[in-house]
Formats: sequence, C-alpha cells, structure tokens
Amino acid sequence: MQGRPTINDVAQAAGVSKSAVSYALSGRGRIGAETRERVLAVAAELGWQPSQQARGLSSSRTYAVGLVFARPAELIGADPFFAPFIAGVEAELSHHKYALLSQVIVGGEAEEEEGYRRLVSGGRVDGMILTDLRDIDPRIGLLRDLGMPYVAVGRPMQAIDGPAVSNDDSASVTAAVDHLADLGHQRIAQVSGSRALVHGLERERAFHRALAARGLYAGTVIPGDFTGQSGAEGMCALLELSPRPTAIIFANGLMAIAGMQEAARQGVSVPADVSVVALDDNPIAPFVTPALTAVHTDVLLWGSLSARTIMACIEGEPDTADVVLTSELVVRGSTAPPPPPA
Amino acid sequence: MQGRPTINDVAQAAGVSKSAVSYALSGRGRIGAETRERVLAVAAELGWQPSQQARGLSSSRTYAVGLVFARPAELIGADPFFAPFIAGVEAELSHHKYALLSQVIVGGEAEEEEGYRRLVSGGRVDGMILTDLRDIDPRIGLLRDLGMPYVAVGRPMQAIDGPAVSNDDSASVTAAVDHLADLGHQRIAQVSGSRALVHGLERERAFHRALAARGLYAGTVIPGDFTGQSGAEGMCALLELSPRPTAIIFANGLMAIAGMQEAARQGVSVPADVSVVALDDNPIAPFVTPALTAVHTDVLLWGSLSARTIMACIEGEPDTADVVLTSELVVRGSTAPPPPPA
DNA sequence: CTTCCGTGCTGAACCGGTTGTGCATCGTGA
DNA sequence: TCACGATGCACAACCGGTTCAGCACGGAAG
Repeated sequence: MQGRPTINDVAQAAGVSKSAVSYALSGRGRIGAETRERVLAVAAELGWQPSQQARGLSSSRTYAVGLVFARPAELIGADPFFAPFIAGVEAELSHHKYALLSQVIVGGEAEEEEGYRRLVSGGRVDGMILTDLRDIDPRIGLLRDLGMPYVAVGRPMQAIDGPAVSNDDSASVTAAVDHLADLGHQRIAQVSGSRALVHGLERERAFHRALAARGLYAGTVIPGDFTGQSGAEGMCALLELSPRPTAIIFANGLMAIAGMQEAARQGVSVPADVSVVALDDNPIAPFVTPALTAVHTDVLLWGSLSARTIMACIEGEPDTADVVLTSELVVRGSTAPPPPPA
Repeated sequence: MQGRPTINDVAQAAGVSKSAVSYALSGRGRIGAETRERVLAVAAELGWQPSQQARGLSSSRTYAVGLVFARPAELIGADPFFAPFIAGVEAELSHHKYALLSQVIVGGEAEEEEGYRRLVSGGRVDGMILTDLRDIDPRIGLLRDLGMPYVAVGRPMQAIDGPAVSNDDSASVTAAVDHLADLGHQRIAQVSGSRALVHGLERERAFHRALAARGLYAGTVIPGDFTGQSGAEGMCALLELSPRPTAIIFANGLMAIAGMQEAARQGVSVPADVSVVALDDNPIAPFVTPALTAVHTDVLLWGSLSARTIMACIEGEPDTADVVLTSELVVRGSTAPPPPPA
C-alpha cells in the first residue's frame, strides 16, 4: 500500500473483488448501485488513478499518439508552426485521456525514419501524426505495413488512402497573389521552401495558377530552404533580374525578413521599390521594419483537428472526410503599390 | 502470430521457454551460449521488439520522462527555447530507450498544474523535467509527495533538494553589461521578463551587481512579460526618462526587436542613439535591422544535459551535482558606443 | 560409488488492469 | 410450490514481459 494505490487496494478497502471494482469504475458490467457508490467513494478517497500501463496491456492500446518533427538546426528555434501545432494536438488529446509522444529531430531524413521506428516498434503509440510529407513518402508505406493508424498533416498529392488534415495552401498563395495584383503588381516572384515537401510543390503550382487567373506572366520561382540565408540569397537573385519583380512571396517569415534586410543593404526600399509577403505568420512579423505582411493560419486549430482525426481513426470510426483549413492574409507594412515604371 | 511478435512467439520458434528467451535477451540469467545465439537469431528474424508496456508493468517503470511547457498564446510561436530544448532532451533520451511525454499548454498556471497531474497520476512517466520555475513553486512539493524524481531547469533560488540544470543567468547579464560598459555606456537599463520566474529575479539581481562592479549607477528596470507589445512599451518608457539611458538589455529577442521598432518610430536610432542587447538568441536576430546583439545559449546541450540528469535520478544514482551552462555574447549591429553627451 | 555443487533450463507467480464464465440469490409467473 | 430468468458479484484467465524457485544433468572431489 505504499506508492500509488492499485485496483486491489480499492477492492480490499471496499470489501469486494477487484473485478467488481473494475466494473464499478468502468460502468460496463452488471453491478449494484449501492456497491458502485461505495467503490467510487473508496477509490476517490484513496486517490486511485488507473495505471495506463496495465490498462494498455490488456486492451492492447497505449492511449498515446506519436508525432515526429524533423528540422535542420537553423530552423528549429524559429519555426512558428512547431510549438502551436503541438499545443493544439495536446489540448485535444488530453481531453480524451490520450498522451502525446513527440520526437523532435535535428537533422535529416535518416534520423527521422529512425524516430518513427522507435516510437512505433516499441509499441508505445496507437497512432501517428505525419508532418512534412514528402512527395513520395516512405513513412506511409511503413505505417500501413505495420497496421498503425496515421493522419497526414497536409494532403499528399497522390491519392493516399488515409485521412489528411491540411491547410489550403493553394488558397493562401492565391490570397497573396490577389492582394499584390490588386495593388497593381504585374511582376510577382516567389522564393519557395523545400520542393521535396508536398506543400512546396502545391504552393508553386498554385502560384502559377493564381498568376494566370489574374492574367499575369509566369513569375520567377527561386528555390529556397526556409533558412534566413537562403531568403537573402533569393532576394539577391531576384534583384538582379531585369525587369526586376516588384513583389516577392516568401515561403516563410524567416526568409522574408532576411530578404528584406538584404534589400535594404542594397538600397532597395521595402515596400516602395519591392513588396514582400510571407506565407506563414510569426509573432515577430508585426515588429520588424517594415512590419511583414503575412498569411496567417490558425495552427492551434490545425493541431487540435489533427488530434481529433487520429483519435477517430484509432477508435475505428469510418473514414473521416479530409479536413481543410483556410488561412487569412494579414496586411501590414511590407506591401504597397509598385513603383511607377522608370 | 498476427500483429507484433511477442516473446512467446520467439520462445516457440526457438523451441525454448519464454523465460529462457527473456534471459537470453537481457543477458541477466544463466543461459548457454549456444541457446542465446539461437534465441537472438530467431528474435531478429521475427523482428521482435519488446513491448514497453509489458516491460513497464512488471518493472513498475515506464521508460518515459514528462515535460510540461506553459506559454501564453502570443509567445508560443516565437520562443527560441522551446523547440531546441525538447530536441536536446529527446536526442539524449532516445539513446537510452526512454521516450518523452511532453505537454505544451497555452495558458496559465492552473492548466499547467493540471498538465502535471495528468502525466504523473496516470503513471505514465518515471520522472519529470520542470521548466519555468517560479519563486515558490508548488510543483516541487507535489512531485516530492508523489515520490516522483524531477530535475529543475534553472536553479531555484531557495536551496531546493533535488538536482538542477541551469544556465548561468548571472554570467549572461554580466557579459551584456560588460560589453556595454566597455563601449563606454554609463546609463544602462533593463526590460525584464516575468519577475515571477526565478530566472527573472536572478537576472535582475545580477544586473545590479554587474553595474556596481563597473562602478555604474543603478539602472532602471522596466518590468515586461516577454511579449513584443511589452518590449515596445518598455522602450517607450525608457526613452521618456531624463537623462535617457544609452543602452537597454531586453529579457528576450522578441521584446528587443519590438523595442527597436518603437525606437525607430520615435526617430531614435539604434545603435547610434541607444544600444540594444537581448538575453536570448533567435534565428531571426541576425536578419533584423540592425542585427541584434544577443546572448547565445546552447539550448540543445541544455536539453540533453537535463535529460541525462533526470535519467540518472531515475536510475537512483547518488545526487548528481548541479550542472551549470554558460552563455556567450554574440555581438552584432545593435550595440555601439553611446552618443556623445549633448 | 556416492556426495556435492554449478550449469542450463523450465514452470509459475507477478505487475495492474479487463473481461468471460459461473455460482448464489432473489423475484416472478405458472 | 417449483422452474426459470435476471441480478450481483467472485473467480480465473489473459495481455507480454521479468524474475524467483526448483529440477535434471554433468563433472569433480572425497
């Protein structure tokens, strides 16, 4: 009776068998009202809490969900997606007695796969949330082979069976392009993130579609890698073009801010000479100069919807429909009408 | 034999009892070399992995560590500590077959305590890592009552029994003050973070000690709350002082960047009129204008040392000594000699 | 040839829950 | 009055590991 009380302690204190206690607490078996009351009272008095370990062993469930994040070291501290997404996931999970086993990995794909194996093969989780989907992603096959439920964060391009909770990247890009086109911009360029990730590809396609829809010429796309360094390089490359683009859409805020600094260094004024938009929002964005116009996504909500979906999969509910979030453009100071033609 | 193979499957395939398999795999019992080889081969062939659930049940261990983070919504996306710390913890834990159960909470102290209860009372973890220690922190008593090992991240001021892995905040502040004093500053102010957190108090004391050591007058301390908003307000308040401070130390990068923007808005130039230093570093810091001078801490290392310490506590090793990290000042563009007296 | 000990393995109990089966007991209807 | 079903609970098996006690066997010592 030292340490946490067990179901046996409760049974003994209440003068019943441990199965009676289990029935009383779960409400599943046939149990007398009076006995149930007594058991509940005793359990509360002893401060009994079920051991998730033991419960999991008999039900072959862990009541835990796994999540692996992989980021290069330069990005791990600046990513405005990571923390609120986890927070959203956990808020939802904890309401349903699930825990989150997360694994954050600094490094590349090899370590990431290893992270998956670790969580899955130890039998620690009932399901996985997959982020940063790549075009052809080995994890999907891996999890399907293992019979492990999963939910994709961001819809894969190929029709992958299994549910996805995604942001409408296409709408985000379109909103950015429309905003710039409304201001009068005709030459809009993009500095993309990793093209290996599905949302990178999706954004690039959406970019060209949105330009075409406004009757604008195909814009230049400079590949980036989400780091500040590559943002500055992207800006540099675009400023050398002739004719120079008058507006640039960056895949994330860090690249956009670094790009703006590079522009300033070259004597190019934002937004007078060139407008800048970022495709994610960041708490720092309002405070840089000029304040950064950005597409804002409710990442907390995204996380909680992902959690809800993976729990539904685990409970074996019929395929839930894909969930699609939409983002919202927040106009700040980094966008303005283009400079008059020289 | 569907689903994951169990130890019974291995035993049957190898033609031995399941206890023999357990001994062979753990290397603890008396087992013949030939039998051990055969069991290991069969286990590898079947792809057997031990179930952490079952293992935990008999050893009354979970092989998991808990970590609760609580942040206001405005900070959750901008905190450069959160993600690399988790990454460091997990890198270390995963090498030792431990998993991390993290819980990120958007909100206040009440939800935070609830988060602790959830992880601890379900018997899901063997130990806890405590961050954001407050001056008198209820969690320490809670965990001690439960007999749950813990490690404090940041040394509590009172001599709390139990190990701590802390950054030498005092040295960070001193480095910042010395740098500014070396440049010739005489009126140095500070915009602090939450004073309820122990490192807030520690930094404030260290600030006054460092100033005194350089023979400078006591500097003004404006209380902040780590948000950009409060950074701007702090800058505003300090610029109204007469005589105006010539250098300001902000508790974090977000406040510093917001403060610099506010200064620019008022026509005050950084660093010509006022120098700015942040007490944490951020991947964005090099890319704002002017680039932000900051105290850089190896947060990844901090995390892995914390993980190592909590594992040592769980394994019952004699009290490990406190670990203290030191930070390093990274001088960028936001600090310069003070303006000549008017 | 017996005694004794070390080796190598098996059987069983146990961790803390869940769940199926079975045995009293009671109330009801014929 | 007896058969019968429903109710309320106890017993035991099981999930997948760990670990203790004990048995059979072999070699060495007396």
